[in-house]
Amino acid sequence: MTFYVTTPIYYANSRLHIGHCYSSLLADVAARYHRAKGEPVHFLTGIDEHGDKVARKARAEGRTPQEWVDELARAAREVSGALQISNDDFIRTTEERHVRPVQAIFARLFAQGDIYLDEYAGWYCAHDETFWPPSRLASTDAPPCPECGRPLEWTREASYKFRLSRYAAAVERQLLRPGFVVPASRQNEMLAFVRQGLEDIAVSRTSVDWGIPVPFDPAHTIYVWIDALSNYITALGYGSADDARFRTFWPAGLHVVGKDIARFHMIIWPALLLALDLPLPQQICGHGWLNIGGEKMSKSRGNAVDPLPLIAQYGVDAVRYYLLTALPFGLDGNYTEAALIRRINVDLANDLGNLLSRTTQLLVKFAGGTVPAPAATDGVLAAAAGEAVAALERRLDALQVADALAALWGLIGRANKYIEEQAPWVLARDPVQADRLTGVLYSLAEALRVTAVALTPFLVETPERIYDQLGLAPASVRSGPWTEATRWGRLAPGTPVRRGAALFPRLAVSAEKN
RNA sequence: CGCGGGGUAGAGCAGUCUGGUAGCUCGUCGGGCUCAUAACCCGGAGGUCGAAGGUUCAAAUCCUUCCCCCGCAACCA
Repeated sequence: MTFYVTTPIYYANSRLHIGHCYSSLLADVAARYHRAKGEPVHFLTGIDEHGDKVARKARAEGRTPQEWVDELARAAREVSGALQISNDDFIRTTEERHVRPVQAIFARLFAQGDIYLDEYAGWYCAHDETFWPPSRLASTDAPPCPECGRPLEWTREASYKFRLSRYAAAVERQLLRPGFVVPASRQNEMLAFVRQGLEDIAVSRTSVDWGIPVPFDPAHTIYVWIDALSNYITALGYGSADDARFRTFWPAGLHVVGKDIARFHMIIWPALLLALDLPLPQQICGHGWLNIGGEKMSKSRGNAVDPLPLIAQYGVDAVRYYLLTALPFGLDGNYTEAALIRRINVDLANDLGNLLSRTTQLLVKFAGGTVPAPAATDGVLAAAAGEAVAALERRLDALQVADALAALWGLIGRANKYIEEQAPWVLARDPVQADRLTGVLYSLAEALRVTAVALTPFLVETPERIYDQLGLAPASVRSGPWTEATRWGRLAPGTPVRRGAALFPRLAVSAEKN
């Protein structure tokens, strides 16, 4: 059983903001989780470099399109690196390995009659070089451009079209498959859309140069649908001499996309795959947006939040944790720096960091600085850990990352309470309670070890730091797949504790950031 | 009557399918503890569950009507 997971290929007309990062993180958590379970995983991300907007943006920046996308690719990789996204590959749509198969796909669809030459007509702004859909226009009679206000012209352009209409029924059947589209609300949205009927879509442009030429008609450039969506298979070598990876990993286990591009992935992409006679992805997740002040985050609004300074200031795991918990499953969330700081202080510092701090100190004071052999345990934390891991798995299987983390924090909360209930400092005064004391201390250390293992899909530095303070070589706690590593009782007695710096120091809350 | 999502304590959410004392996190107030990162544990206050009507012994939950917010409405990744 292999697992292929993808992020969207981000559009190369601006740098990535934390909304893009959410998509990448969701995919990254899925990738790390499946790897931990011992499955062969392939994780793809990348950028979409073609299109008129990219070309115009490059011109505005005084660059050639290629120079511009080279820079954007570098920037995107920098963000992925800073977030420690564990992708195995990074595709750029200008790469030869993508261009050739896309042309082959286009030619094949044309040859089998799924693509035909027609024309595209609509209201066109010569200044912005953009067709505007009716929904964006104030009127249907000589409307002004929504962007620049200049009068629009009704324009016709020769265009190849894909027979999307032919696949409406087949796509609807796929959409009905439980789990194909999550969350369920998104599935309903897509079904409603398909049921009003599908029109054929334009898949080429003559007015755009920066893109892949139609192989048998170079006056046309292949438009975004076939170019961008195909990246998920071209990156695996589909249509090339070496398609071993494609045969191993397709169909994808999961495509992660934002709700803005959900329809393209949940309707057009399945139709294209059906036309190519290829199996469909197992699951497509259309998550919500990370808004800012209730508004969509975007470069053009000037409210986009750059992840790099945040990571530099707060650390990669704090940013990862915050973003992963910022969106309720399927809904939008709201970004504020105050909320980020609150999550760091409350969840990471007070709950988790402080639990480690007090546990290691208890071990130092009352167990000579080593994990004791558990003479007797009451099983309280063992049971809590088992439940927490089970709940976490259930929710992670459903991609509910925020809920999965909440389940794990249930264990952390239980452990903090357990210290209070057991009061080891009281037990330590009474020699008769010595066995009970060792049981309590062992339980706490082991609960933290299980927590660290369970955090590995989500956080990248924290698990190691917890192992380190518990005196564990990583191999000794991870010497097996997920199910082994999360099992209670693997912590070997006698390991020396190394009390270290606070995992997450509390941050001063500055008034202006409220 | 275009389609969909949402309106539950100061904030963010669960509960609605399968009616039965309104719950969680944060914040706030008070208490406890001293192992700990002024952290942790316990308790309190705070909600006529958007509005009105209906069904029922009983409605956040079912039915009807209405109001408000947010998306989508196809070539915006």
